[in-house]
Amino acid sequence: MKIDPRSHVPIYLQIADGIREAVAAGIYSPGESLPSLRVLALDVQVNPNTVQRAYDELARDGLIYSRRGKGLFVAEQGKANALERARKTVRRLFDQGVQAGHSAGMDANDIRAVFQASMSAKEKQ
Amino acid sequence: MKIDPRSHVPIYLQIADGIREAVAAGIYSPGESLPSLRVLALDVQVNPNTVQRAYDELARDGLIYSRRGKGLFVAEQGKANALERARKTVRRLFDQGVQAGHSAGMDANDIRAVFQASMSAKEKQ
Amino acid sequence: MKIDPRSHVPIYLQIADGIREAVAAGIYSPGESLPSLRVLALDVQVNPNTVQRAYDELARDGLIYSRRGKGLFVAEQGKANALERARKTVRRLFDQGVQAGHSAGMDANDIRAVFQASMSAKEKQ
Amino acid sequence: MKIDPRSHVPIYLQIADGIREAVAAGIYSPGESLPSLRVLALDVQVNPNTVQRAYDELARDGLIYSRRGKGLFVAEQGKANALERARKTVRRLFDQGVQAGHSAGMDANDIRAVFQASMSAKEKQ
DNA sequence: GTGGTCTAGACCACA
DNA sequence: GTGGTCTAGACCACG
Repeated sequence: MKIDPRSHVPIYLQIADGIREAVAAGIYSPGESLPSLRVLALDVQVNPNTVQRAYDELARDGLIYSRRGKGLFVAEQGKANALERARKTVRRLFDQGVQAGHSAGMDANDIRAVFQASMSAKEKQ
Repeated sequence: MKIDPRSHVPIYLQIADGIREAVAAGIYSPGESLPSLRVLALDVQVNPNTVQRAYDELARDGLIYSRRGKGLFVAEQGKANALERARKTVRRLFDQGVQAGHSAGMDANDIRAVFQASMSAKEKQ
Repeated sequence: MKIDPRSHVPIYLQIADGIREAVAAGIYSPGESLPSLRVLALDVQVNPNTVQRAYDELARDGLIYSRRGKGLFVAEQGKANALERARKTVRRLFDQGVQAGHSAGMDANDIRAVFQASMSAKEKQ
Repeated sequence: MKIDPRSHVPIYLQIADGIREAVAAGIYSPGESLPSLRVLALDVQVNPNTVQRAYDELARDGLIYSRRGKGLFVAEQGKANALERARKTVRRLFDQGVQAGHSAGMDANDIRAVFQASMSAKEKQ
C-alpha cells in the first residue's frame, strides 16, 4: 500500500481506503485475517494509533470485524460492501468533475474529451 | 453562489472555486469589478475575513487583482487562466475516479458505465 | 509620467516620485511652475484628490511650494533636495538588496554579479 | 529573527522572508522540521495567526509543506527554490535602484559609486 | 466607501 | 501536542 505523508488526505483515511480497495479487488477475502496493527504500522511506517483509527473506520462500516485475541477479519459481506462503496466513490468523483466542468462553461463534449484522456492515460500505465 | 458550511471543504475554498467558475463561464469579465468583500460576505453569510481569504487565493493565482480603495478586478488573463484551471480540476477528479475504480477491481466498462450515469444525471437536471 | 494602477505602490506615491525624479533630472527647474492639479489629474487619469495628496507630500518635503492663486512652483533648493533624496532612495534599495543577498548566503561576488547584470540590462534599454 | 512592527512591510511577510533566507542559507535543511506556529509566535511576539499566514505563504510557494498534527517541514526543493527566489529579490531591488537613479539624472558612475558604498558598509559590519 | 493587516479566542482534525 | 479554519472586532491606508 502506498501512503503519501505529504498529501492533505489524512493518513488514516489513505490506509482505510487502501484496505477497502484491496477487499473490493479480492486481495483480502471474507473470513481471511488482516495484518495486525503493529505489522501494518511497521509496513506503512506510521504510528500504530493511526492504523487503529483506520481499522476503527472500517469496523464502523461493517467491512471488517475483530475477534478478541484472534485478530481482524474481513466480514462476510465485506467484498460486496466494499465494491458498492467504491462504486459510490467513483460516482461521487465523476459527479464532482462533471459539475465543475459544467459550472465553468464546458459543454458535454468538452467534458467527455477530458474523461477519455483520463481513461487513455490509465490504460497506458 | 451556494456555500455548504458543513462541507469538509473550507468555506474560503468554496467561495474561491465559485468565483473561479463564474470567471471561467464569463459571468465576470476581465477588467470588470467583483463584489466587494463586505457585500459578498453579507451575500454568502460569512465573515468578511473569510471572503478576503478567498479573494487572496484568487489574487495569488493571478485570476484577479486588487486596488486598495477601489475594489477587486478580474485580471486580463483571468478567463483563460480560470478555464485552464477548471480543465485541470476536472481532469484531476476524473483521474481520481478512474484510479479508485481500477484499484477496486472495476474494469474499463464498469468505469465508463458510471461516467455515463453521471453525465445522464447532469443532463436531466 | 507612467502610472501603474495595478501596482501595490499607492498611486499618490507613484506620482510624487515621478515629480521628484523630474525635478532631480532638471525637467522642472526652481521657480518654474508645475502642472495644475486638474491638468495633471487628467494627464495621468486619476482622481484630483490623489494628485493633491502627491503635491501635499512634496510640499511637506520642501520640494515645491504653492502661491495662492498662482499655482505650484519648484523650490529654490528643489533640485539639490530631490537629488539628495534620490541618492538616498538608491542607497536604501541597494542596501536592502545587499542585505537580502547576504542573508540568503550569497557572497560578495554573487551579489556584484547580480548588480552588473542589472546595470547591463539598463544600458541595453 | 528580527521583526519590525512599525515597518510598512506586513509582519507576516517579514516572517516569511526571514524563513526563506534561513532556508536559502541552509539554516533549515530539506526534510527538517520548522518551529511550530505557537513556538515561533512566542519567539517573535506576534499572534499565532500571523505566523500561520507567513507559513501559508511559504507553503504556497512550495518552500515548505505541512503535516497536520506533525508540524511543518522544509520541502525537498526548498533550498534551491529559496535561493532562486532570493536572487530574484536582489535583482528586483537593484533594478529598482538603478532605475530610480537613472530617472533622477544620475549617470552610471554615480550609480556604481552608491553601490560600492553599500557593499563597503556591509563588509564593515 | 474600498481592501489589508492584526489580534483574541474559539473549535476542529490529526498523530 | 500539532496545524487549519472561522469569527468578531479593531485599526490602517487609499481614493
